[in-house]
Amino acid sequence: MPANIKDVARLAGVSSATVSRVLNGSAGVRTDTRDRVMAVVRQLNFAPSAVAKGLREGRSGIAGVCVPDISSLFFMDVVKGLENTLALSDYRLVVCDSQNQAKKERENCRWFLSGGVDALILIGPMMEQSALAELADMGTPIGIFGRRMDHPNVTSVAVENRVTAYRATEHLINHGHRKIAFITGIPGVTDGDEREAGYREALAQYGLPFQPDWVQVGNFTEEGGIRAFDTLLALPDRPTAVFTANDEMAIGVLTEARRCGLSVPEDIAVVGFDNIRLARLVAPALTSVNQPRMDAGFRLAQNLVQRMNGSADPERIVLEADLVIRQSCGCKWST
Amino acid sequence: MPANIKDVARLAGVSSATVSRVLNGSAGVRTDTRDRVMAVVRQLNFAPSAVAKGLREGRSGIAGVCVPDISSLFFMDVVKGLENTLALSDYRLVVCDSQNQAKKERENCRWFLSGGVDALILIGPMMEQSALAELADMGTPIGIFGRRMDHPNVTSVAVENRVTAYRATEHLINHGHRKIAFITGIPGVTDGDEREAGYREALAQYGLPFQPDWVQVGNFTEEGGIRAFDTLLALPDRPTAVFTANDEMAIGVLTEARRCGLSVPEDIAVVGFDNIRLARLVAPALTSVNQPRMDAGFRLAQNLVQRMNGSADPERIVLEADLVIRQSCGCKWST
DNA sequence: CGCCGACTTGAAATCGATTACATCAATATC
DNA sequence: GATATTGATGTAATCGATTTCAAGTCGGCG
Repeated sequence: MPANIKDVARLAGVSSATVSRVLNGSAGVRTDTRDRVMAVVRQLNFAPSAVAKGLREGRSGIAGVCVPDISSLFFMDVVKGLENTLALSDYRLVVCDSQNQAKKERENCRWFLSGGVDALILIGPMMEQSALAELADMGTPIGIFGRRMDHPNVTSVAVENRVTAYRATEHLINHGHRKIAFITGIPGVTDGDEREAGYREALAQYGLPFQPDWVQVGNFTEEGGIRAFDTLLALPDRPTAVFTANDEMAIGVLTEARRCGLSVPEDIAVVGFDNIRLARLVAPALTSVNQPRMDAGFRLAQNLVQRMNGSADPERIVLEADLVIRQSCGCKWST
Repeated sequence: MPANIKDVARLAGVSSATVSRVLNGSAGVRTDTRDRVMAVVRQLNFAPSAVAKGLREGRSGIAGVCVPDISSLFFMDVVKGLENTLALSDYRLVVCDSQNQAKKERENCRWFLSGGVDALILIGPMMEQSALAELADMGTPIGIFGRRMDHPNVTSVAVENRVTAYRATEHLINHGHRKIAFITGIPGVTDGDEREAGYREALAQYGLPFQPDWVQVGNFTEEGGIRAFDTLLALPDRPTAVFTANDEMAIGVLTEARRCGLSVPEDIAVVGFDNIRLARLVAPALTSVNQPRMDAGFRLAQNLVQRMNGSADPERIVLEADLVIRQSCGCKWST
């Protein structure tokens, strides 16, 4: 339906080659011809088809991003970091939502690759490692946030989950807690698994017995946190503190605790992971592990831009994370 | 870099036409040929170029969405609604972030259109009406959330801003407030303007004088809300209640009030607009106007799908919104 | 007057996939 | 045994833009 280059050529009485030259500012077009063509371009409100252009030039100027959930504040911060950096090199960022389904994620990624994106970025990928490797084999530069991957075509950025989770658990132990529960994400997603490992390690280090009942599966969502917390509450031997694999679930714990008449941190202490924007806004404000996600996006984008230039190789970047202390853990000196 | 159909054809010892037939499941290919081709397809991990396909078929199967801010919870709910509905008709949704810049929004939209999307959806558009009309003239079906527009190619969905804002203001008046401030969004964005109109109308109706100082410009962000509220606090005659054009700004008011040692709703009552997820999570929980945004996304997507089939015309949809009463307005019977 | 070079412009190939049409072989039919 | 029919496959045009190469026009200069 929209006008194409031939329409413009016909109306301006020139060939499509000339129109193309005018549009791309190539030299060697007479001024009056240029003016005549531009007049028609404006009249038709013509814009050259990015599809045809991409096909011809073999370069789209697009970086595709797959996110598991487009309404996740946490992931969107990473996207913002990517966006700002990629925009500097004139790449456009387009985002697809995988709705927390590994299948959709695979489809979106394949579609991006077949659509000729110049780079593909996966945020918190859910698909299996082998499926990921298959995508990486296709040759387009790939970036991953939130999972470490050893592949000659993948730049990955992840935080030091294990060590940081260890410290967060340690923090609760130092508050005198002996019965500390952990709410996991989706088993198999490395991020959550590593955090659980850090939690277990801290318990072991401090000689606290590991209680299988105190590890409940959430699914990184508020609802998952609520369900997992309900299970914990029903236990004969209730924990006095909960550490969750992400903030969404911690917020679930907070709201469910309020609903059950438990006060945080007096009856139950809560520590989250991610430090999303909500963490400082909820009541009580949530103590959480801060992931430098804007920075992560920046580092990832930077490396990808260089890879597209051919001026850098894939990297494996590991970032430090730190505990932001607020009210939910029971610290007196909280902000 | 990725394999193309000719590579497959060569390796399988057939023509590209046969490969295409195999890939699209067309009849009239011998079983052994089909198997041979499929073996090569799997071996090369081949996926047909969506670019070339789109160019040839004149249909991309994509709906493009432009959002002003990809980390806005409110807008993303609308996107979710769109996504679910469009997925049923096998359209893929791709999202571009305009980073609250009208210029980027225009660029993204033009790029989407030149990229051959089958439909373009603008969420809370910031660009001028004339620029919007220019896009609409290009022929691709357009959907808009959050602004009413009369154009033969635009389906728009918006809530009844004026009436609802009137009711929200009325609610504060019924609580005994006489000095009610309003924090606007970005002047020129119809949504915010209409809400302001409703606010003024309520004041007039109840015989309360309109105080220009009590209307402060925010920009739909938390920071904007904070700045506007600071200005209000510095006034010789301080308001006792604040109504904001969206929740983000209301949350700014809430945090700033806490920082200044003012308690909500005792010292200052607050009512927001949008009922984002944060509204029920902040302390005190925010009374806010609920926009049925999933439903909005659903209605918008539904009409667009029909328009793409050619089985419907553009519509102007107006939805009802209702006030969700929580704690920040000072109601005793709050949830 | 004729030739050369500079400057404009157009014709045609190209990118990767789809598809109408042509071709060819093998079988069926009289 | 010659021809019609069916089935399987290849050839080439097409989508819209870019770009190389060729061709055309014009002026200048001998």
